[in-house]
Amino acid sequence: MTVTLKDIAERVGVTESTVSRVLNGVPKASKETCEKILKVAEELEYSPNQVARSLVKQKTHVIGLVISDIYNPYFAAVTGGIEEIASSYGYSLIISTTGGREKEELKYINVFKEKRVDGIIFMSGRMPDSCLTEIKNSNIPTVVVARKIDDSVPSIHIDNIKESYKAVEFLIKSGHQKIAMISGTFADVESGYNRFLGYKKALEDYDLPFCDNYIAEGDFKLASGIEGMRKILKTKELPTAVFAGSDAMAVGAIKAIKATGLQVPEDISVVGFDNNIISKACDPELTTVGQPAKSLGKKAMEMLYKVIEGENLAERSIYLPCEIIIRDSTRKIG
Amino acid sequence: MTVTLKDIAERVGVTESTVSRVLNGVPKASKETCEKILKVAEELEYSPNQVARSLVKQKTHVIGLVISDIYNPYFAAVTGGIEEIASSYGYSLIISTTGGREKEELKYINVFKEKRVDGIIFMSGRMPDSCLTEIKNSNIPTVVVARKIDDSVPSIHIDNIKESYKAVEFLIKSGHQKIAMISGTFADVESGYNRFLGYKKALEDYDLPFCDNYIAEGDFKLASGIEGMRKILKTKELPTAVFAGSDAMAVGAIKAIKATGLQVPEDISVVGFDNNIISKACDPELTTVGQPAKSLGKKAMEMLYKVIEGENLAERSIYLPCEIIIRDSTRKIG
DNA sequence: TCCCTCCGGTCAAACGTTTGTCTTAATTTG
DNA sequence: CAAATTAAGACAAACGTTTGACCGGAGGGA
Repeated sequence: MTVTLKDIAERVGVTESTVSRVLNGVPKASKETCEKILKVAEELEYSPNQVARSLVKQKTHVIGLVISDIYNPYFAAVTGGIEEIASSYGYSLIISTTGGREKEELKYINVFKEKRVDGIIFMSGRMPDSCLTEIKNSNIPTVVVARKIDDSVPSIHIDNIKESYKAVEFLIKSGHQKIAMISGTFADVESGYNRFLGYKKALEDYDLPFCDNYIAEGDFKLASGIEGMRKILKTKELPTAVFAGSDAMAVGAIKAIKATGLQVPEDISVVGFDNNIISKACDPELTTVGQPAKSLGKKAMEMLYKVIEGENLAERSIYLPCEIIIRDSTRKIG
Repeated sequence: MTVTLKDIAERVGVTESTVSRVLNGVPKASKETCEKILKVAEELEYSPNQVARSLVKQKTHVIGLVISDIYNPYFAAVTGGIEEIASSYGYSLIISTTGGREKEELKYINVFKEKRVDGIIFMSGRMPDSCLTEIKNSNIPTVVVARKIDDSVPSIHIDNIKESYKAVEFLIKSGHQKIAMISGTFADVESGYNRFLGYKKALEDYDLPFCDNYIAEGDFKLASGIEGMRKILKTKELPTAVFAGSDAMAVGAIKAIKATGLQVPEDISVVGFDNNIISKACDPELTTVGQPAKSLGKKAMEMLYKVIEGENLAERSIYLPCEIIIRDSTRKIG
C-alpha cells in the first residue's frame, strides 16, 4: 500500500540509504540520481513515515498538553497561543483534558510518557505532588502554566497578588473606600486565595478597614457571583465598589446589583478579572484585569522549546504583566 | 537510559518475545516467569514505547483535528466533546488551528498523513476541494463536522435551514410580524447563507413580507451585530423582533437597540444562535437556538471510531437537532 | 514403544527510517 | 606514474516492538 524508501530505491536502482539522504538534502548524490529520486518520490506520492523516523531519531516532535478544561475561554486562549508557537517550531500538540482530577492527570502524563512526547505543558488543577514527581522522574522537559512549583520545573505565571492589588488600587484611586470582594475558591491558591491576598494588602496599604461582610467566596462561575453579591448586598452599609476574582463572577455581581434596582456603575462599580469574551458582552461592559492568556501560552511554548533544545533558561519562572482594561462598569466617586 | 523489553528479558533470563507476550497478557508463560517479569518490569519502571509499537502494528491511536479557531467557544466545545470520547476509546487528539486558511489546512492534513494518524476530524473553513481530494486519496478515515460534502465522506451537522426556520417560526407564533435578520457572512454557506434561507422560508410560509431593509449581513462577530442593527434601526418602520445568525451578533444587536433608548424585549425581541457562554452573560439573557456543540463532537468521534474499526455507518450524514432556549430577550406581542 | 499433543519458550523477521563505515572507481597531486 | 584524495553509493546495524514459525521435553493414549 503505502510507499516506502525501498519502493523508491528499487524503481531508481539505488539503495534506501541513498534515497534517504537525498530526500533529507544530504549532499552526497550525483545531480542525476538526485533528480531521478526526487521525480520518483513525487510520482509515487511518497510520504515519509514519521513514526519510523521518530523511532530512530528518538524524537517525536509532539508535545503534550495537560489542561483541566477546554471549555473555559481562558484555557482555550492559552491553548491557542501554545499551538501557534508549537506549530511554528514544527511541533504538534496533543491535548488531554482532566477536569482537574488527579487521577486523570496522572493517566495522561503516563500516556505522554509512552508516546514519548518531546515535552509537556501542564496547566491543570493544583499540580499535586504525585504529578510533580511523576513528571520529574519521567525526565521529560516540562513547563507549568499558572502554577508556582519550586524552581525545579520552569513555570510561567501572572502575579495574582500584585495584579489584584493593582485592580483594588485603581478603585481606591477612583475614590472608592468601601470595596467588597467576591473571590474564587480559596482552595485554588493561585487565582483564588492570592487574588484575595492582593485585595487585602491594598486595603491595608491605603489604611482602609477590612470587613468580613464585604467578602464572599465563590467558585469563579457566574452563579456564584450572583450569590456572593446577594450576600454582600445584605450588609447595612453598601460598598461603592466590588472586585471579583473572575469576569464570570463579576457579571454575576452586575446581575445581582441590577436585580435590586441599583445601577452599575452609578451605585456600585464592578471590576472583574481575566478579560475573557463575556466581559464585552455584558451590560455595562466590564472593567477588568486583562490576563495575557494567549501570550502565556506562547511564552510557555517558547520556554519549553528552549528546554528541549537544551538551552539554558534565563529565568526559570517568568511573570507576565496584566493590564487593567477600563470599560463602563466603574466610575470615579467622591 | 530508557528501559526496554531487552533489559527486562536479560534480568529475568528469558527472551524479549516472552516478555512482550507476558506484558500484553498473552497466556503462554508459566506462572513463575510471568510473575518474575511483571516484578522486574515494575522495578525498572518499564514504560512501553508506543512509537515502536505503532511502527509494527501500523496504528498510532492518534487522531488529528483540523479546526479553524480554538478561541471560538463553539469550536472549543466541539473539541471538548471529541476529546472526551477519543480518550474513552484510548485515542489521543492532535489539534491544529488553521484560521480557515486553505494553505494551513493542507499543511496540517499533510502533517497528519506523515504522522500516520488513525483518523481525521475536519472542522475548518469551507473545506475546499484541494483538502477534500487530499483527504480522500490519503485513505485516512475522516469525519467532517458542520460542513456538508457529498456522501463520500461521513459528516455530522445541524440543519441550519430548519433550525433557523424554527427560530423565526417561534417569533411568528409569539405574535411578531415584522422580523429583521442579521445574518452571518453569506460566503459561509452553512451557517451564514443557510440560516438566512431558513429565515426567508419561514416568512414565506407564514405569508409575511420579505423586506430588504430588514436584512443586514455581518460576520458572526459582536461588532458586526451592532453595525447591522444600527442599519436596521434606520428604517422608518421598526421591526418588533430581530433574529441574529450568532449569539455574538445578537448581543451586538441588543447593545445597539439599548443605545437608542429602546428596550429589549419590550420594544424589540432578539433571538440568537449558538447558545454559547455569552448568551447568559448579556442583559437581558438571550433567547437562542441551542447548538449541541459538545454532542456534535462526541458523535463525530463515535462515527470516526466506527469507520476506523471498519464498521458500517448506518448513516453517513447525521443531523443533530437544536433546541430553542427561551430566556429574557424575547416576548409575546399582539 | 510410537505417535501425538501441549507447554513454555526461543528465533528471527518485520515495521520504515537514519547513519556510520566500507567500497570502488575516478580524479587529482606531487 | 604512483599515491592520495574524492565522489557516489552500498552495506548493515540500530531504534523497540510484535508475532508467526519452530523446538525440545513432558505427558497421554493406543
